[in-house]
Amino acid sequence: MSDPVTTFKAPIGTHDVLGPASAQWEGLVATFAQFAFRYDFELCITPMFEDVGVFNRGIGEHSEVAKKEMYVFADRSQRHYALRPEGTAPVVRAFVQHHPTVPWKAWYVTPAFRYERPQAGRYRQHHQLGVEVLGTDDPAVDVEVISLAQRFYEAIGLRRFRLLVNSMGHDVCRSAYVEKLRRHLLANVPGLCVDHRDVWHENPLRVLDCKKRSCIAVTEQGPMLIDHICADCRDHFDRVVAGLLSIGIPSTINPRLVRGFDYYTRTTFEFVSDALDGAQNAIGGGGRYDRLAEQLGGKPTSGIGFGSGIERLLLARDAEDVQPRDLINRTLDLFVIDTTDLDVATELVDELRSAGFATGRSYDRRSMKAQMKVADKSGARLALLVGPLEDAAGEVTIRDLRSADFEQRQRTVARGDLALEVSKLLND
RNA sequence: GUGGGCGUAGCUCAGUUGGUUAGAGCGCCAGGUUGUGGUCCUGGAGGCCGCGGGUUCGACCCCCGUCGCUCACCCCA
Repeated sequence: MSDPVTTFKAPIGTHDVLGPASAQWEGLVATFAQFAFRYDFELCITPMFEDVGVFNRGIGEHSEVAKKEMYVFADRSQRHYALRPEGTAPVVRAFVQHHPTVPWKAWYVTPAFRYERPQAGRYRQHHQLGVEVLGTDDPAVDVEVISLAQRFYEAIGLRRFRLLVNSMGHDVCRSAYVEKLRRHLLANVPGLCVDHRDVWHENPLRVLDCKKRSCIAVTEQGPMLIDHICADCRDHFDRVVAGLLSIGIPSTINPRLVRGFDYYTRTTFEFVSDALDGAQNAIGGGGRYDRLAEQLGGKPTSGIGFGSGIERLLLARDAEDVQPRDLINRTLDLFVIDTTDLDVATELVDELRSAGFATGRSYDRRSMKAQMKVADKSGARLALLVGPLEDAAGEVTIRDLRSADFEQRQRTVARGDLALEVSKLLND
């Protein structure tokens, strides 16, 4: 017996995607790319890892993700890098580095890495589709970004989801509010949940997001950010909500909506699926980040974007029992069956594929019966049979695999007429 | 980081109070005469029973550890 060989598995919290699930992925990404194009966004590809400073911007970084969930490492030259935990900061870093003309509208598809315990809908490597717009604070662009998400979700078949919106104000009005909140919390520390009783002062806003009854009891007596933002921020927010309404997108104001990254200003939003359980029900979210470009060393530049988790979208679609209608056609046109000893199939499939047909074949010189079975399972519409007889006559037999009466639907054509005959049959 | 559940063929799972060659369904492969797919029939391949240690005459089964999966808290996509 041979010695045992070490086997490997995908790392904890990661997963491989093979067919048929990968076809769903292809469909989602292709649909998103199409929407991005429709909304006039360009693709932006940035590195999988960045200087840790891109995600952990000095003092005042309160994001849980940046604090304790990043994959950080030193390379061979002791440069400190982090695997990207999210999509926005790298795109903004690229904006600052290359200063494209504004408004700059970019979309991306990327893995994101977070070191946390995996569970349903949560992975150490998940994948996000998203967009960013830099260089304008026009509420119309907030509406555009949100509507892109909304229409995309609709296009992939989701129905049971809701849009939650809130405004974080800008630095001045938010800090004034945080002071008010701080005073309120200080006066009610004993009422907070065990988790927040000791750490509430590090980031008072997080307490608003706490789902514990005790914290909710305290905060609902206190001030809400949306009621304390300045007139400009309030006006901006109202125009976003009105803009959404004008194109038929309903939104619910959720004053407790506090997103996980500290760079948000003004508009923040989240799409939640009612088909998923509460813990991991966010299928997408984002907001405005009018100070981020500055924090990354650029000129003050407004920005807004959103990210959506591919895994979450697929879970939500599953949970909604959406018809598995194909977003992308994965059906073969033809399957070539070759029983000659000459490997005619190699020439045939090349000819057919060059002519634009999705064509499969079998290998290893299997029996005709075996090849027919494979052809059937492939889902191909037509089978092309070449045996010694056809080959000698310069012909090919075309058989319709989808026809119910499989005794009859078969005929032989000259090889020169093949492409023409095939396209005729496929267009029937 | 904390806690619960679970690890047996490619997949979904059985496995009797610990007892000798570990099973099923699906999938895969090959046949059911002379070149033809959906059903059916027959046969076959494929398992360090997650890994390591312990108890025992004997362990898939009991005990300990470990790794992994999964679910929840937390956090988020």
